[in-house]
Amino acid sequence: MGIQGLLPTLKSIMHPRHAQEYAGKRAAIDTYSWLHKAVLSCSRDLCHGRHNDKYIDYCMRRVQMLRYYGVQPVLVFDGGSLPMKSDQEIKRARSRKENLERALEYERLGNHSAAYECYQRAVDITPAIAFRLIQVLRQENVQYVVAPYEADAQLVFLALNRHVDFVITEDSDLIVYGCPQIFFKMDKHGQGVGFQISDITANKDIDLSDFTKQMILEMCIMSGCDYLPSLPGIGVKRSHGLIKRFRTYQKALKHLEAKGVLIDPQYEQGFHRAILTFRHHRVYDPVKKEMVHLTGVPSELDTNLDFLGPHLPQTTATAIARGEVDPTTFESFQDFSSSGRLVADSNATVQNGVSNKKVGFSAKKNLPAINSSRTHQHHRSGSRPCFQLSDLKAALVSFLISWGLVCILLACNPQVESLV
DNA sequence: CTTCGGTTGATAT
DNA sequence: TCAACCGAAG
Ligand SMILES: [Mn+2]
Repeated sequence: MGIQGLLPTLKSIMHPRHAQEYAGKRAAIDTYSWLHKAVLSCSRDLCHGRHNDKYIDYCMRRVQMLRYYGVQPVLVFDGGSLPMKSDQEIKRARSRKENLERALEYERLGNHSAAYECYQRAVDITPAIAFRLIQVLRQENVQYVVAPYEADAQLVFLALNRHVDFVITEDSDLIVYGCPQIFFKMDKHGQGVGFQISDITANKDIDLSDFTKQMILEMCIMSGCDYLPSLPGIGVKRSHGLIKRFRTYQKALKHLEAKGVLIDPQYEQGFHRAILTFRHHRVYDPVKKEMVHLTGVPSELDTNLDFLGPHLPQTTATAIARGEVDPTTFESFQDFSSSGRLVADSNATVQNGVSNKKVGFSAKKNLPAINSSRTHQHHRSGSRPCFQLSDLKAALVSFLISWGLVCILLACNPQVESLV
């Protein structure tokens, strides 16, 4: 869900950026934001429990693109789900089931395009699907880490602790978690939109110049987030106005009550829990090799933190982070790879600096549809296939040919003129 | 003006 | 899955 309406109000400080501009930097990737798009090309197979490499190729093309531009990617995966989001998860599971039934029905009727649209809304990205990608990441020496819970918090932990320089995502929640630098909506060419928290004082639409991190957090929660629905009629604009005027959510709520707004007695506690869930989410520390909080819990805080999900012992947390066990069941993944390099490469998680084999940013010619991800070519470190130029040439040639044809047709047959 | 709910697109051919 | 977009309603 993210924070509805947050990104449009921050438009003035969102700047077009290219992956090139992040050369020499390390990026943490919100991998599920890739996977949700990647599975669109093979939804039918995945819905029927069949494996299909297309979603892996999608992700690996992006990894190679980033490496080509000198960006070192660290892929971060979602782990277990939080009790606070279980309502939403149940709704989504039901919606997926409905879409699967509709897909099967359309297919019976022979309407394949309608069926495919339903399949796309029916795919569930399971830990097994993620694990297939992880196996390829190991083979290609790409760093990765599986978060104990939400990837969002893990991404921000890596950024705050300088394991990475910025985060690549589609999700406005990263701002709420306090991520200092974000690259939104990066496409396959490396084009996207950059965000820096340090620019926040210059924002136009809503004035955030005197807002602390805490005030931004409270503004976002008040406008409605994954962990707490908003009071009816309160969105980003009104929550901004309230926090700007009263500085804290407690005072803002008192004001609303004084004005006669009815507020569920549970709402304030829910608000406090939402704050703690953002600030102290459980994450994996790749240096300490154990589960920690996103930011330290103050010693004076006496709230029970069970709603963050259980704290896991070090060995479990590490096995999850390395993608050795399913983060939802704690059961071992089976090794599907033919080369059986799982154990040998299992240290290729983010905590270990690994020797980076250079994988050229090879364009389509190296990734035909029939090509399995496991056959990705390794290039000599100096070899950098020129993706942009060859693509540009091809586009230019086809452009000239088509317009050449149009001109010839126009010259020979004046009737065509009316069609153009 | 602001919020809310529903729809669509993303991939790739 | 997310966000963008659009139109309805307060
Ligand atoms: Mn999120």
